[in-house]
Amino acid sequence: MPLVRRLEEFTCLSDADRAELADLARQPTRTIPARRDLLRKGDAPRALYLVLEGWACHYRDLKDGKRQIVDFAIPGDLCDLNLFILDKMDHSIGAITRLKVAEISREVMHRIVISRPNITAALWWQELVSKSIHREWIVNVAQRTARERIAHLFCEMFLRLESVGLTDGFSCEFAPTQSDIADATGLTSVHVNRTIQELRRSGLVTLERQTLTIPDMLALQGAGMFNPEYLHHRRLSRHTDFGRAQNTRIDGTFG
Amino acid sequence: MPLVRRLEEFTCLSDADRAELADLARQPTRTIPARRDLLRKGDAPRALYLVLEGWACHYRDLKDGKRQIVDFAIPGDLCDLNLFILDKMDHSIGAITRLKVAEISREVMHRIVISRPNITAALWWQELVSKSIHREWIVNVAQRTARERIAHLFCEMFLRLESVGLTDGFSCEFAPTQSDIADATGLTSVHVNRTIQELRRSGLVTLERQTLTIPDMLALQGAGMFNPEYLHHRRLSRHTDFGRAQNTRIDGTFG
DNA sequence: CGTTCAGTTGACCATGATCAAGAGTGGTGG
DNA sequence: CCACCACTCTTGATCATGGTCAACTGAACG
Repeated sequence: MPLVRRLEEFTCLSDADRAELADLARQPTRTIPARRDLLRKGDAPRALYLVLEGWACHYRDLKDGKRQIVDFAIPGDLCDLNLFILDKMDHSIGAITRLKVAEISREVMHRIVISRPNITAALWWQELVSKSIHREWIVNVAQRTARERIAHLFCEMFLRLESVGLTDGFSCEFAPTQSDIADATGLTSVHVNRTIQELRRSGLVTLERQTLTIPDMLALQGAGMFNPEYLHHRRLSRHTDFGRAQNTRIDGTFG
Repeated sequence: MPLVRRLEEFTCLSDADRAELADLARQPTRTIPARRDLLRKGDAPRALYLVLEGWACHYRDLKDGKRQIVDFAIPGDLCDLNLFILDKMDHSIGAITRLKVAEISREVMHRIVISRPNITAALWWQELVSKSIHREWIVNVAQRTARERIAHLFCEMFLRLESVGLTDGFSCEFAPTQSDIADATGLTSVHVNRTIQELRRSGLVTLERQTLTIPDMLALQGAGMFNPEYLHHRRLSRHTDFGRAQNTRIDGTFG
């Protein structure tokens, strides 16, 4: 259950909490084919969507046909709490792969807010973390070179996937195309292509058939000026600087 | 009371609500000199700050000495709800002008959450709107030209100031220096300077001694690819497209 | 087996960065 | 009251990162 793993980055959940979250995933689910929109700007959706499987992206379209991806969504992510407060979507959500989502009704949500303060707090935590991610993306597109931006994106998505248990050693699925990466980093797909080749040549990543491998996470973090703090993960990655130090202490027998 | 005006963009407040908000501004206040930090990355503040007077900015520092401003804060803005959920600041908040803030303690905040659901919802609304603003900033720095970025920023801040009653006709205070604008738009101050001169020459803005004047808001919005929807203002500006149409209908006698 | 979409390559170009120096402005203290 | 200092703004010359345009390859899928 990615959502449980996700929220446990923030807080300890009781068995009852976990049962409630498992129920959420058993809400009516919807499957969206790849490359279709789940929600479009201007829509006034009445349900909350929880990603169960697949990748999606939050994006805005510009008049001149360009598109800016402002965040990716992976299993365990909610799109968006806004629905209960803002009247209509200020951006669209599109499926990158085939996407399976649970539709959480207003009523179910209401029940949770009333009866499970632990979960409610954790949901707001998720909302604030995604805001922090937005801030980091502003920094990314505004201040970093193409190489840094892409390295940074790879680091972020790897750690986010790791935190919901979707990595396998040094590898993870990476569904976005080079053109999606371009839309997320404010570059052109041509330049993304050349830059990824360069990252490959440097031995920092391999990326083929939707599989991303990061043999040396710290090196890639260096190349991307990446610092994982903004993700507010509490459990530490085996792949972060701090994580390594901690793990040494935890694993060691001299602790 | 900027905060009251701000929250009334979202909902109708009762007299009791308004009295409660007025109380907030009477909480212990703090005055910070211009160019000093209110909160620094890594701090674990225990109070919530409400801007009463002056301009501030949310920013992140990069290792290489660069700085990215990720949002401005003006009277009526809260910095940040996070404090009650995230353990430490993932960015800094700096005063641009002399800044007067109210310090809202955890206890006071708790009382509000319990007793004034109307205000609580409005505060979350503000949180979500500022997230939407983050998304727009990502688009701004990733996709727009220097001219568009700066025009866009001017439009945004004018409308935000208008919504809290801090504009005067076509003018408003605009405290950030050209160097601040550079840090907010991902440009260099040299290029900001040249671009503002160009906007001036086009007759789109005047900006001197911290006063911004926008003689034709619609023209500037065009130049900045600006669409005010992302601000989620309910009351309509006299200066937006939609606002004009609406006002015509409201003001007209043929309604 | 052809169509479509992702990825790749090359040649050329433009926006905005960098470096450097100088002018206006305001605040401070002697 | 003036002199000085610091900061913001301004201008010029040169450079580089990444954009644009266009064509081609290769893999997947019906």
